[in-house]
Amino acid sequence: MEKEYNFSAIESKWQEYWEKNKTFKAEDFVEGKPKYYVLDMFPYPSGAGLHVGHPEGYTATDILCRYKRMRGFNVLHPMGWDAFGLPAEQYAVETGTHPSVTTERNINNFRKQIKALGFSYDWDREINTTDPKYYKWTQWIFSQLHKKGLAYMAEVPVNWCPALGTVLANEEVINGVSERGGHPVVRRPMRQWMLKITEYAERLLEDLEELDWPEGIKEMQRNWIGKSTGAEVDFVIDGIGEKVTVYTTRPDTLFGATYMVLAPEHPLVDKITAPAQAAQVSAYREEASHKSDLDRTELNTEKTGVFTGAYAVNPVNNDKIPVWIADYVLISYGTGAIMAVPSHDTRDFEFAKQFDIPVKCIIMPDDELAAPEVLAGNACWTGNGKMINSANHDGLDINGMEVADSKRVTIEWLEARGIGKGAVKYKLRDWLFSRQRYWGEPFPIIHLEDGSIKLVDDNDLPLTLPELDDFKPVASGEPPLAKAADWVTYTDPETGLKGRRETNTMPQWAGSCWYYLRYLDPDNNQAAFAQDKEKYWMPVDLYVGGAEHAVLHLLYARFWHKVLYDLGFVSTKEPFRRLVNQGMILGISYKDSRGALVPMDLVEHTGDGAVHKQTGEKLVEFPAKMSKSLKNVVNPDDVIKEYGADSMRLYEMFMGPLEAVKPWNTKGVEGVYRFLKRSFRMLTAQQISDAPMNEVQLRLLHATIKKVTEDVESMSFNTAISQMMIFLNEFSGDKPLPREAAETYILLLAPFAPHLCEELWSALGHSDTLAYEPWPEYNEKYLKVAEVEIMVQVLGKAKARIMMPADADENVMKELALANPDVNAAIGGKTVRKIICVPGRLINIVIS
RNA sequence: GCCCGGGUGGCGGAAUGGCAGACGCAACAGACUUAAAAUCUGUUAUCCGUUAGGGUGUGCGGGUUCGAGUCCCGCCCCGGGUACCA
Repeated sequence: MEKEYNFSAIESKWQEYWEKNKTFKAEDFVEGKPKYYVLDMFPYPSGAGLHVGHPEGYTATDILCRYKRMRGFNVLHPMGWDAFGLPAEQYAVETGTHPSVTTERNINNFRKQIKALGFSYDWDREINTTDPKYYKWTQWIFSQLHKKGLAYMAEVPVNWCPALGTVLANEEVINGVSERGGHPVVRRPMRQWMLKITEYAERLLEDLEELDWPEGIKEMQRNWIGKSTGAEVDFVIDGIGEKVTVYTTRPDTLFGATYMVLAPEHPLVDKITAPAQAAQVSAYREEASHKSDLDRTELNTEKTGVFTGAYAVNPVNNDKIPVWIADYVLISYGTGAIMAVPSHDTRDFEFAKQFDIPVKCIIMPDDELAAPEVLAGNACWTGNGKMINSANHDGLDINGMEVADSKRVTIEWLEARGIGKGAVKYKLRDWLFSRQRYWGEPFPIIHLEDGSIKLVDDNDLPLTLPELDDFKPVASGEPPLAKAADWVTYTDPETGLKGRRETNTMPQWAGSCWYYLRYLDPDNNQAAFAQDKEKYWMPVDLYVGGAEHAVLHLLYARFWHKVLYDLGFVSTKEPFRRLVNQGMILGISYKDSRGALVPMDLVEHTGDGAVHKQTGEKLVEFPAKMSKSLKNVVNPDDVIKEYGADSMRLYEMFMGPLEAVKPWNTKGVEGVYRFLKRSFRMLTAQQISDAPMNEVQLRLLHATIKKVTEDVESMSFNTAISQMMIFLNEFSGDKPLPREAAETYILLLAPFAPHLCEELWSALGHSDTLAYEPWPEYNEKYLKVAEVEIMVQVLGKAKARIMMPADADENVMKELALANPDVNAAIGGKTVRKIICVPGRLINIVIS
């Protein structure tokens, strides 16, 4: 008699229904409905398949999309594939399988896995960055950048990774090894494509203000852009007359400069080096040029450098200070030259101590304890204080000023005398945009024999990738595309000039920089996207993805978007209005008493905890990143098979706040599975009644609508689910279930567990999908109660709980409280000093 | 070092400055069952106490407040980012 919760049958039935009826197709330009564009970070379709981290963000956005549809929004929720990338290429190098074959296979697998979770995507808008119909427009955008002068070639010291046979962006190198694979990276000059992201530094920084993004992510972008304000000051080299410009953020400490440092690569080094020092200097420069980033990171404890024999004249006091070269000064930042103020800069202080250079204190520290040491030159002070040993006599009276003020005053003073000027610098560098790989977008670029560069005509795009059998880079470091001789050679039809096609390809970021725009118009063959569609849908209302994209992808995409804005192709300054980062899902892992990690297959669970299968040693459980080596990777397919997609979705939302890092626990899936099973039983086996609800039932129903609605809006899915559990616990049982409660409950649960709810909805006699049913509204009047329990505290300690009318005012509450025997006992005849009264909540009686 | 997060039962986690531990997991006890699974009911921060009841408790130390997990000051620990950026 009683039906089983057969989730597999229910889920495939409704997934087919949605697909067949195109239930979630997003229509452009719907009149009278607000639009809502929700973007998921599209995945790289790896061979390993979907990870439990993917459905976390996807479920969160899916709940919001389903909710917004019920709220009458025209929702756009698309999915696609970021499919260029290294793993497919490496697999190709090893096996000879063409990356397009691997990619297609992986995409099919990913699509199947994602569809099994029942997300309400508009699959008609699916995109794939490796599809020539897509990358045609990636190439077109590059052409636009090139025409605007934002793409250029430069011989730059790049991060060359011999193991990967390619250069990497600064962002892709972590502590001297590659982000992917962890291979060593060395510096090497190469001719490369660069994009002028630095031209947009200020706007990328400023426009962060208007974005509804997590403050931490904004801060990371600010730090990455790294704006600093200070001054450029000219020093003249004594006896040679050459001028060296230094950049400093502390022009107010100019009087404390006791030496100057040039980067080893600084162009003036040869000119100013004294003959006696030449050998030493040239040896040091040679040594520095061989240092990779890795070496420099490892050696950052000790400072090195050599004296050039030259002296510079400090323009503010005519002091002659020695000029050194040292690799702690970088040629790529500021002017490649600094004035060193050891008394008020910690790095300069270290260097001065190491080489016995004088330290001159010019700021008397505010901190009296620190002052004597700093005055004696034994310590460094970077805080506020009074200027001393400075140019008070020169009209510069900045005694007692805070650092910020004295900086401003000094800059004005320098400018008035023509010695220096205010300057702004950024850490952000131009974006190294080329890779020596096969599996990426070819540049629409031809190098002609006369040395000029020709863009492939827009009408000839896409410039498709040539077929290759061997995907290895050429030994010389030339990219694999150089092997496609026919493809590479070119003769200009107009001039007859011969040329070679660019053999570098674009980095993986290229395709992901603008994919949110292609979803708006995925089949357009005439343009990347129609402008009226862009105007209708943009900006993205909500973008959900992992925090690992905090700087790279999100900064690059914002940059391209701003370029497209300047060119008039998009109508918003920023692409992503609201951003939410999902927290990583960790696996369970075990370690033994020595702290060694134990893979899951060697762990045995016994009555009193986990033990090592072989040694029998007790193991400690702890959360750690899921990894192949720990064998603690959870496969979504297995979870779906055992508990169903609705349970998988619900569990990932119930684990905790979306942003939090949280460990996976399969037992927890069982908990939500039980909840869904009970929901199914309540709505199928329990008698549905048309009798009106009583006061208590109405209150719980409306409180649940209120809580779930508010929690979905704020993406607090875990507490929304807990409220629905409370509802279920109250309503399930033998008593008949009021129809209104049943239907409302189904609609509230539908965004979370859509398959089950569609099934229950149709079982209650509805013939249509519930996807567009109006979202339940709550009524405040049902939330009111006649009497509430008021806690009465005496000196902050709870002494009694008294039922009082909900609308009782302070006087009534006080009277009722003071009439209570327990309260009186607690007061014990002492004097009542004060009574704090919080209507509807508590009373606190202060006695003495 | 610097910049962000975070620290609450056995575990995941709840708490507009107002009864800390909602909801779930696990555990324990009971019902049903020949038995198990499934299901249902109950207990479950901790200490003292047979009970009634009382004490303690949100990383540590101070402070503000009638009242602090929540606000302020000073630390400790964990996670993430970043690093000679003048």
